[in-house]
Formats: sequence, structure tokens, C-alpha cells
Amino acid sequence: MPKALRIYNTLSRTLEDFTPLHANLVGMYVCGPTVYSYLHLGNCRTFSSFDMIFRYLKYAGYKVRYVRNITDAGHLEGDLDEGDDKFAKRAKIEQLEPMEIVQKYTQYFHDVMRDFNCLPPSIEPTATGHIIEQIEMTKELLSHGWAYEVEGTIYFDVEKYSKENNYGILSNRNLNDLLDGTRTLSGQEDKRGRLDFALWIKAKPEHLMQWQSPWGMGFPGWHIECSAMSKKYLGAQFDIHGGGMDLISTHHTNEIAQNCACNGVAPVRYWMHTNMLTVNGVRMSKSAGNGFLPDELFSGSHPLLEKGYSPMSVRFFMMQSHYRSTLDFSNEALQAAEKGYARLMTAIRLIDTLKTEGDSNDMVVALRSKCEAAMSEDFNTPIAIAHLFEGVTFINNVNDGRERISPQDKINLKQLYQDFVFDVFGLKEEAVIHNNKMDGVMQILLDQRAEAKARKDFETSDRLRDKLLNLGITIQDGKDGATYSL
RNA sequence: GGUCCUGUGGCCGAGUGGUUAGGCAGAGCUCUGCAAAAGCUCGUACAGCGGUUCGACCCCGCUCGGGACCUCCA
Repeated sequence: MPKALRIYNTLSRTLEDFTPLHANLVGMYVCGPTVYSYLHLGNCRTFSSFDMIFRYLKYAGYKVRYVRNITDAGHLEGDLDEGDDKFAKRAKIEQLEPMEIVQKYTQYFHDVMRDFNCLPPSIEPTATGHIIEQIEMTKELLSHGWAYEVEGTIYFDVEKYSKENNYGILSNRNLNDLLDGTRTLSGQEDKRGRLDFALWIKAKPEHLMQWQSPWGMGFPGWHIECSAMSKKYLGAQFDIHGGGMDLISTHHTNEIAQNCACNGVAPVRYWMHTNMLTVNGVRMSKSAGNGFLPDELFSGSHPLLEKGYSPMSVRFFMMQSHYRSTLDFSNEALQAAEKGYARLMTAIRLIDTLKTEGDSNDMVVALRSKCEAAMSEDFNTPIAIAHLFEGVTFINNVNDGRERISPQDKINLKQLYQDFVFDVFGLKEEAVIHNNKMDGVMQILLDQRAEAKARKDFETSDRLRDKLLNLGITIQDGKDGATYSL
């Protein structure tokens, strides 16, 4: 029996008890990246958040099928009939085939996911791999009158849909407000209604990515892929659908409309949305030009950064805020996270060396319950982390002889940190740059220095320390001899 | 203009009708030849004004500020 869980549902805008469609099984779909350029940190935050959610669902005892798509076709600039798709545009700029663009940025995406220690999803379907399914769905919608064709392009009829359905159910807006807010854009004359959107788009002859369809050569609209693929792998109705908040009003709204019209049933029971990453209080986005590339963050090459931050420091930084809150990026915040993360990891490493004595108490058990309670309340990672830091103080106190721990509690404590820090939060030890030769050379120097100190020749010992420091090597004197760090 | 979210101590960031969030920074202490590192301990807070209440940072209203979406974006 999986652990009870409450999830904030965008549909109801409240916390709801989570009940999966099929006991013990969870179907989760998350909108993946459009691989026409490098993804930035904002994207990483969303994928890391859902990675954590995926991991906790498994911890809680569910069997999860996690589907995250790759959008590699059909994404128009500005959603206009006339627009180029993003891949075609990028292909021209980089002088590559569109599929080379797709390959390049998919690869980059996967590399970054690995850097952030995100587990691969159960299924990672691509839009180009599901053209047939998208055509089938479009046919289905056409045949029931939910869509219409204008010269080889198929549009979804939002106003017709709205007569029987609540189109703005997810964004909590009514049709008139939506119509008022819609600007008249050039190139949309073919559409009957201003909110109508394309399911299938007629391709111009020079267009590089196009497929045969009943309506001639063309390519799919953006929204239809998620509808088609989620249906194929998770069914017409499934448990969780996730994505960034920015997808609510257009992409997910249209997805719901397509699914409801086609399948006669609301596709998703729990809609989950992650909040935006901000820089100086403003949303990080490609168009705003304030996007951080993962590489720039790791290396510190971005102008706004004073130094580089490791992937795990950044992941920890993200886990220290709730997924539905905006998270602001700054040097100070990143440095605080980096140090806090180091403290946490140091304490975890210490667990194995703890001396045990006495009887068990319920402290460790209570700590686990507190972490579970936090996580079961809409995946509240910051609270769980706060509890884990209480444990850090405890570990250090045991280490300093101020507290004691029983053998069994020590095993439980180790398991607790394994479960939450590594398995649920998805953090890991980062390799330190050490090798045998370096260690050997350093040991010689440390021995020399120890000898000097033994003779009370502090001039020599301090000189060694200072010179090494100039090279970026810090000496730490401890009770059991000195160690160094780079 | 419409639909929402938000305003917590030096910084980041949780949360609750009456009880410690947590991290970083800061202060004190321990360790140390000195230093660094590490560890322990400890402050300062809930935008403003009203209201509800025995009691509000937490509920309600207003004011002011910040942000998101309504156009591609996780």
C-alpha cells in the first residue's frame, strides 16, 4: 500500500488527496523540451522538480510510468500559419539539416540531464516518431466536427468546443475574457475563430520537415503531439500531467480541448505546474535574453556569475525551494546553497565513522516520519531538507561525543539519508579531482611540514602552507594530521 | 485592461490562528603554535492601515510594492 500523498492540482487550485486511477500505479506525463536550441536553467528546474516527484512517487511505493516527450517538429514561431517552424529557422542559421539540429540539441539535453542526475523517463517519445498518431487524432477530430480544414491546414474549432465544454478550465478564464485578450495577428485570416489553433499545418514546398497526410504534405501543430503521445502510452485518461506554469494558458489548455473532444473524457486527473526561475526578480527566458546555460553556470563564465557552481550544488539550491514558488538566481543564494550542500554531504560521510553505544530511541524514526510528512504534502522538499539538517547537527554532536547513537539507529540514519538525499532528491557525491601521484606528492610536502612543526619551526611550516595556498591548495590541520583540498 | 500569484530577519527560503523552520552571512565559544577548516551555541522577521478573535505573520478588507500569464518559452 503506497504512502498517502496530497498534490496541488492546478485544475482545482487546491491541495487534493492523491488517488491514482489504478491502485499502486501512476501514469505521469511531463512536457519535455523543444530541441531547437540549448536548454537553460529554467528548463532544468522543471525537469529536476519532476525528477524529484518521480523519485518520491517510487519511494512512496508506486509503480510509475513516466513519459517525457521530445518536441522535434512542428513548433511554429508565433503560431502563425505563415511562420517557419523553429527547427527550419535554426537549421538555416546553423546551416544544418533540421534533423541535425534535433540530434545536436537532444544530445545536449541528455548530457545536461545526466549532469543534474535526472533519471531517464520510462518512455521518451518524439513528435516525429508519432506523426501517424497525430494524423489519426486530427482525422478523428475532423470527422466529429471539432476541426475544419482550410487549404491543407486543419484548425481546432475552439468556439464550437466551448459550447459544450469549459475551454478555460485550467487557466480559470472564461471565453469572453480570452477573446478580449486576443490580439488580431496578421496571417490568421484563415482561422474562423481567433482562439482556434492548428492541428496540422500545410507545408510550403521548400519546407524541409514535412509528411504526407490526407490533406497533403504538412507537419503537426505543437499541441497535438502531447495529446497523441500521452494517449498512446498512458491511455485516454491518466494521473499526472506536468510542465512549467507558462504552459497552462495555451499548450495545456489546448491539449485538454483536443483530448476531451477526441476521447470524450478529461485526460488528466492532477495537473501539476512548476514555477519559474527568475533572475533579479524577472523570469528567465530565451526571449528576455537572461537565460543561463548550464555550461555557463558550471564554469562560471556567465557575466552575472562570480564563479562556477557544480551541478549538485545547483540541484540542491533548487530543492531548497518549493517547486511551485518562483526561485531567484543570484550569486549569494547560489553560494549559500553550495556551502549548505557541502555541510550536508560532510555529515553524511561522517555517519559511517560514528561510534555506537547505548539503546535505540525513536529519534531517527521520528526524523523519517517528518521527512515523509513534508514530502507527502505536495512534495515539500525545503521542509524535508530542514529536518535533514536537524539530523546533521545530531550527527556532528555524536561525532563530538555530545550525543550517542545505538548500532541500529546508526544503520537507520544511514538509510534515511540514502533514501532522501540520494534517492529522492537525486543528489550525489561529486568526484573530487584527486589522483595517486598528486596525493603522493602532497603527502611528501605534508610530512615535511609536520616535521617542521614538530621542531617548532613554524616559519618553515607556515611558508609551505602559504606557498601551497598561492597555488590554490588549502592545508587543514587536524588532530590526526593535516589534509589538503583543492 | 482581464486572470492570477506574491511581499517573511543582512541574503535565500519554508510554515503556522497561541509553541524553533532550515541554509548562508554575522556574533560568541571549542579545537589550534598561529591561521584555515570543521563543530557547538546565539540574535534580529513576518510591507502598511483597519477588521474578525481571548489571541493573527498566519483569516477578511483596503492601500502600497513586486511578478507571471493573456504572443513562442519549462
